[in-house]
Amino acid sequence: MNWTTKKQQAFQRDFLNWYQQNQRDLPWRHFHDPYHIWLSEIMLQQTQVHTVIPYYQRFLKAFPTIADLAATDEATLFKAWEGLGYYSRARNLQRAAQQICTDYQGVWPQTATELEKLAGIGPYTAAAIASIAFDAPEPAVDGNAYRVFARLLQIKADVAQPKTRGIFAAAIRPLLPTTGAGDFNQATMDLGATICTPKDPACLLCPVQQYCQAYQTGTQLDYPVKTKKPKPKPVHLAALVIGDPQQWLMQQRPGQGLLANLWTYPLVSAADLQSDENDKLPADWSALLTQYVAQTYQLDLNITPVKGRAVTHTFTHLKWTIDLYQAKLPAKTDLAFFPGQLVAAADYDQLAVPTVQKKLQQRFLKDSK
DNA sequence: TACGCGTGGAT
DNA sequence: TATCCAAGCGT
Repeated sequence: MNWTTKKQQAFQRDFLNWYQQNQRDLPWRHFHDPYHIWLSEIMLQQTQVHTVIPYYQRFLKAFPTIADLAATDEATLFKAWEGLGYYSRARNLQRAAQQICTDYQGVWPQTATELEKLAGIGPYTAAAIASIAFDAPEPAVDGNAYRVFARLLQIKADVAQPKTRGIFAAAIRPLLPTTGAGDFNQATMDLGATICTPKDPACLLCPVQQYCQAYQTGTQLDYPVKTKKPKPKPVHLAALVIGDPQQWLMQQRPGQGLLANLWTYPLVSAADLQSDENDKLPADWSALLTQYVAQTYQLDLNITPVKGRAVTHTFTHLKWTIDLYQAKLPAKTDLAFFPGQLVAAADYDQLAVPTVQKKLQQRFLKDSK
């Protein structure tokens, strides 16, 4: 940082004045206690404000206090998080609630270092809570901070690399006010979300334009420097809709990994159907699936394709293409070898299901008519 | 360190 | 349609 003290103070003043006049009215800004701040920060990880707001409202209604959250059962917890994604956040949220209630006797630690010991709280979230709820002078370095300060100071470090966080934290720290770092951090987020946007920044409206090195050189769009990630890997699956309109088979996914503990129709991958991945599967998997459920689940079913196009669903790292298949489930079928449950239509809404399951169900309802 | 981990909006 | 990206964390 080669700015003079005078320039730093002027920047701080202009930046914070802009925030006072232009800050967004967001639900969690009506509170200053750590529970509300923490909940919002966890939900906002890699998730847009617009998406979070209804979840935040519903979640607080279901769990008004951290003690309520610590004491709830996992099914209730996941139902409240259903559709928000990155489901380990929900599990870590409850784990941290239990840590606060038991290890800390309900009293929040106030330093970033201590906060980072809680489940699901990393360097960004620790700094955000410490500064917003406890007025600690910590820089909250998130995607907005990367973009805003990379442009402002022409920092060329690759923000995709973990070690870059420290470079930005060190650059921002001298700019923080002694008190009110929480406002400074939130000003950074608001500026990044509304003015200093990735694709088409509104530099002419920027309150700190005169300090921005990228603006002065017309290089806004060159920042932040970020190496791009690989494309999602394609995976081909079959979804088995087994049952009738009143009830059907559902499976809970394993406790670790993708969509952990959420419920879906039984999903069978190409890899499940054959040991040699070099063999090419037929377009119609019906015969293979019938054989598979006979061997694996001890179920004697007549599996047929559901007419209509496949469902596609893209995750950060995977692209699923899912063909739908269906079969009637004969009365009094022995389900001892099926690792799941026969779920009545009336109970279906009790299960926490991922968005891809909602797509599958919709497609089945439409195409099976 | 690199990768696994969801979803929906914007372009 | 394809791609990027949004208040990241855990391992």
